[in-house]
Amino acid sequence: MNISEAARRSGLSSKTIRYYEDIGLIAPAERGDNGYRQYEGRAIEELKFLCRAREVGFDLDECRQLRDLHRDSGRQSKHARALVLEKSAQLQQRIDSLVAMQQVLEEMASRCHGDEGPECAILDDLASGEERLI
Amino acid sequence: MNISEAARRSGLSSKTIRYYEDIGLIAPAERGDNGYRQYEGRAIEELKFLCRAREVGFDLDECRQLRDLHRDSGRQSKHARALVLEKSAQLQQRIDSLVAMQQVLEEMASRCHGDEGPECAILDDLASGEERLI
DNA sequence: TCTTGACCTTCCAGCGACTGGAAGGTTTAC
DNA sequence: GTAAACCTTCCAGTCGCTGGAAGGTCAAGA
Repeated sequence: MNISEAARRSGLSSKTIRYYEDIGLIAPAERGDNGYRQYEGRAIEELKFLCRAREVGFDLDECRQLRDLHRDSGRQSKHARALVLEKSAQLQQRIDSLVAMQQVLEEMASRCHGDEGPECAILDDLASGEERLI
Repeated sequence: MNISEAARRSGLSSKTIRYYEDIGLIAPAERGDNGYRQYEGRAIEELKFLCRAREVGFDLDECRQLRDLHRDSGRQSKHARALVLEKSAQLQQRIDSLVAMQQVLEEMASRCHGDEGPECAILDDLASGEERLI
């Protein structure tokens, strides 16, 4: 199967698959007589694996570690678990930060008339020298 | 005051201040006889304004719009309010997505023994062809 | 057979928002 | 005198792709 079909089945784009090959995240694909990349079962599974790992927030270096664990029959599941828990904690931090930002925005919006006049609590807030909580 | 003191007072880094000048987000700073950038009251306030706008999630283009509104005495507060509400909605989307990712991770971790053995629900999950919710 | 369009290839540039570092000038303190 | 701590400009790198150019290949229809 050609790259665009592999893309469709894995959830990645053709560009992304070539990129992953470039950076060594996946093995160089087999090539047909015409030089086109060819994919089948095993390779598609690896692509799906990477797509899913990316979807839940792992960066490419972490994907590489997960891929290595996946390939290693002598692995220890605690290593995968540690990666997942660390990533979860990172996501929690990011979520907390975004929630705090959003609360500030909502509070600003609630105090702004939002009319045709120039008086604006939002711009005043941004311009004020008050210490912020975030 | 030199750039590092301006950085300290505004919350930005010296590098970032020079970068903002490069891209025209702030006016070129005055220069002393030695060629050093000089900052005082007005300029520091602009830097603080930008730092705060960045802190609550606005990108540089949006910061530019907010800065323009801030400078414009004939502005209409509804424009600032619209920017804030749109950004808040964007943050909400991002938060929802991160929360969904985190839930998947937590669920994976809860089913993984996390021991010295190779059997691992996390790697199985990532490798499985099941459709995901996210 | 010709042509059209949809594939595929490689390679290079760009995104956003900085950050690091080199190479060199200036100031300050001892 | 000299060392440390500033400052300057400029260029390259980060991350994870994505867009686009320039060109080769393939399948279907007139």
